Amino acid sequence: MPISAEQKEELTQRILDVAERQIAENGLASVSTRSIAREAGCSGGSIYTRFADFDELVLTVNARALERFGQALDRLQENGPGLSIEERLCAMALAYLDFALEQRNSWSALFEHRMTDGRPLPDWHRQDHLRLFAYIERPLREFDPGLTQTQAQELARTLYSAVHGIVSLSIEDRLGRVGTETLRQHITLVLSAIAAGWRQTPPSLGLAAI
Amino acid sequence: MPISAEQKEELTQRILDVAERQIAENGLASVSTRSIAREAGCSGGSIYTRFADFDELVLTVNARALERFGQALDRLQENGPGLSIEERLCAMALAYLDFALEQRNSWSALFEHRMTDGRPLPDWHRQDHLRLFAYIERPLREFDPGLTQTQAQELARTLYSAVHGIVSLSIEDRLGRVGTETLRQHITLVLSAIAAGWRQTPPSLGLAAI
DNA sequence: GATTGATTTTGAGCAGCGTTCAACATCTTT
DNA sequence: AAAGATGTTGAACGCTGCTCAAAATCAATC
Repeated sequence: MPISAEQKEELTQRILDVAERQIAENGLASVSTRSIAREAGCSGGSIYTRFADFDELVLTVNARALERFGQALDRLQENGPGLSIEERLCAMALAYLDFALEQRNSWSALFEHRMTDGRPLPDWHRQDHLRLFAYIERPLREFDPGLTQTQAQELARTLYSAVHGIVSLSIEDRLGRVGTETLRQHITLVLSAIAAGWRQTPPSLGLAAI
Repeated sequence: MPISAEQKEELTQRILDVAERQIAENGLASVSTRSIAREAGCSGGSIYTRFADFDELVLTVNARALERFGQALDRLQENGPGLSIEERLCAMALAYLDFALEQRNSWSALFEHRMTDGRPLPDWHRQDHLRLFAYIERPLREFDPGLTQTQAQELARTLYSAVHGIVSLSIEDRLGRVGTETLRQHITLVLSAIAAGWRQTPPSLGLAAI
């Protein structure tokens, strides 16, 4: 009977839930294998029967956060048709800001986490992240049909990176906090400017010119 | 006689030099008080007669990196007069990319480092960082004289953040590396678009409109 | 129900970390 | 030379991720 398999899975989920809660509550830095084991009611060693190492555990929790944000983007998609391309891009960027603000610690963990030694991030996690770029890619190709698929992918990533920079440097508080309202204004200000500039000279032309 | 004072300072500098070299060579994560003490030829405890804690040591090394980048911006300033505002902004952004690429580990340490517990960054280090924004603020106020000083400061920070996002997400390799040439193109593409968009609607107007 | 065999869980222990502080060494002054 | 002040040390503390022999639990057979 597969009962034991379900019970195995049950502990796996409990570990993940505890880790997720601790990250959300007190930040990634406060989480340890011991704090998780204590709260999940298992031994420290048990964690390693479910996850290869601490990195894998954290990345799995981070994947959950990415999925949650993906759902937020899906919800946005429903109101999409009524909006201009520029408005859609702004809406996504502001949704990113909201997500980061509302789930500060979970979101921080996404970028705060570093693999032990200098191991590269596993590909499956990179994919979890990259998958979200498709949401940006679509309006971008509508905006400039002259873009090749590679160009659209790369540009989507660049746009995301720019917004991410604005959001993250503010939230991680390295340079002093910026008011939320100012942040919203600047994000729309920058994206609107980019859209206006690219309406003049589409990026596909700009890239060809360089 | 102040000889002993000089000798004290000598060890302080040796510790900083060793830490700086180790960060540059193998990354912040590989550096420990023990590895520094070993190479600097002093005991682990001695470090704490020079620095309050490990954070202060790292931040002092990071301050050196910021100063080096400041010097790079100063060198840029010399060629400034011949360039348009847009070109000056692009030049600074590309200098930022170059600095990050050439001094990858030192630059990464600037953002990789987190204070122990959740202590806030000391103000002196925040200032070290913010000081560099003046370089962006100046062309920005020339571009749009309608900006108040606060608006110019905040916009400078936002522009920096956007460029930083593009550079950092690429270099920290969370989402797969992007070719250096593509990176350069996209940075100029984004900054040019912003400049073009803002020539149409100056940010001071845009901010008033929201 | 007892016995054997396979499987899972445990927690002491290892090597590493930042940090402290009593003990020791070294210079200064008397 | 003695006493005092100052600087340096390294063992030790509590923390970390992680391992693995031993204990506990489950499964199947007699």
